[in-house]
Parts: sequence; structure tokens; C-alpha cells
Amino acid sequence: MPELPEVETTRRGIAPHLAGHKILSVSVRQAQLRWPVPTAIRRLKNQPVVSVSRRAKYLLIALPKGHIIIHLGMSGTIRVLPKKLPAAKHDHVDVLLSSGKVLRYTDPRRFGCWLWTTDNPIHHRLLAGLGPEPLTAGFSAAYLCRQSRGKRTPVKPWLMDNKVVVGVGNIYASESLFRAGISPKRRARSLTLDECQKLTVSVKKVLRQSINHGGTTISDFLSAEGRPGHFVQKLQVYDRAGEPCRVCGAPVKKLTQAQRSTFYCPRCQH
DNA sequence: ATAATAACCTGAGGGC
DNA sequence: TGCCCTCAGGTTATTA
Repeated sequence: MPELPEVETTRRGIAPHLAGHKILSVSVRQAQLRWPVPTAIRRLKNQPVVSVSRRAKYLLIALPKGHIIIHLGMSGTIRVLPKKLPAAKHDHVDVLLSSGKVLRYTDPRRFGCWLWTTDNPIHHRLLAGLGPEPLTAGFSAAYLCRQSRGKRTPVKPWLMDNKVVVGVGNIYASESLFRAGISPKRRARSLTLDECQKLTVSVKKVLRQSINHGGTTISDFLSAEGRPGHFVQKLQVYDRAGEPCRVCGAPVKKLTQAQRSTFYCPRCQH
């Protein structure tokens, strides 16, 4: 479910409730997520939150003695509840705050994770090898062009590779390529510098716009306040197979790449 | 090293 | 109603 805009929307929603407040305790109802939730997290008591940041699709909660690393997987959401409320089936983790509010993690498919590290989190094995943040200057045409040399993989799954750039998932990969006018079937190595320029600009624009709209809600993404994202109304091709292209009117096509659905306009993208 | 695939898990929706 | 199948916003680990 959540790509970079949804994770960033979540971060912005929870940060004001965490920063400057204390975590009184953490209750874990289901420890079997992507990896077992470590006992160090279950034992946290009276810990002031230093900051809430994001790297790729990971949320990082800085505490005095370490960091909580959270990933929302495919179906994870984090909500801020005004107080402790009865838990439903997939409400796996609750964080009790000194304000009386409760941070609640819900994840039906359990592809997400809650991990603990006392090291600098950027050195954690899951974060160490990640590519640049798409909304930074490091994600440039020159960088993308350099990375693409010799890569036979089709550009769409290549763009979703976290070693190339982070945060671009299945929705925004299709959307970015549409806006750049590049066919998802093109091999990465075939991109010109000019096309890499168009693609980096498109990725940045799409992600920024989506963040400004609170992310994309297809079926179940909710912000910390429990609101859906509205960017779904701005989607040009994702989940629109057979519907007319909003630019040229040709039917949007769907294909499968690397076991994921890809959507594109055969007339606008080459 | 690169590239493709299998795996983790639950729920929704469609066809019969 | 129920059963079976496919699909879903992610990422790691394994295999070629």
C-alpha cells in the first residue's frame, strides 16, 4: 500500500503527537510481522521521543538510547487515537503516550516491521544499501543516466529498485513514466540523458503532488488522523486499464512486469 | 554481478 | 451461500 507519499503523510501526521512527548509503554499483540518484533521494543518505558524522520519508506523514531525502525509493508497504517480503545483483529502494536493518546499500528498482511537499533539507523542492514531520496538533488538526470548504463531490465521495474532510487512503488512508477512520456517496456540502458532528465523531474513532481494531496488511497491507506489520501483523483494511468488516456483519449493499457501490474498509454509513451 | 522468481500473509472480489 | 481463483500500494532471500 504505502509508497513514499503515504509514508511521509503518516510521518507528518504522527510527528506532532510524538516529538516532545514520552512513550509510556508499548504493547505488542502480534509480534510475528515481517520479522519478530524485538523484546527491546516491548520493554520501552518512559522514553522521550527525540524526533520522527523518514528514510525511503522507513519511519525512524529516535529515542535517547536507540531508534525504532518501522515499515508499513503493503497494508500497514499508523493512527493516532485520542485514548486507548478496544483493539481489532489486525491492530498489532499500541504505543501509549504521556499525552494519553495512543499510536496504533494496524497491518492485516503483516509484511511490515517494527525493529530496534542502538546503532545509527542509516547503517542498519535494511537501510545501508538504499539509493538516493527522490526529492533530493542527489536524484539527478546525470545520476539516473549513470545508473542505467548496461541495465537490460525494463525501465519500470528498474525504477522500483531501491538501489536506484527509493520510495517509488508500483503506482508512482507507472505515473512517473506516463508524465515523462517513456514506455515502461524500454530497457533502462536505452534512456538518453534528456529522458533521464524528464524522468527525474516527473518522479519529483508526482511524489510532491501526492504528498500535498495526503497520498493515494486505493482501498485502505489512512493518515494518522484516519483520513484517506486524495491523489487517486489525479492518477493518469494507474488502475485505469481500458479507460481513455486523460491526455490523448487512447485506451490505457495494462501489462505485467516482474509480477506487478504496469499501466501506460501506448500513444503518449515511447 | 545481474536478473528473474518465490516467498512472506490476509482479504476482497469475481465466476461458477 | 460457498468454494476456488486472482489480485493487491513491498521487500528479502533464493535461484539461475
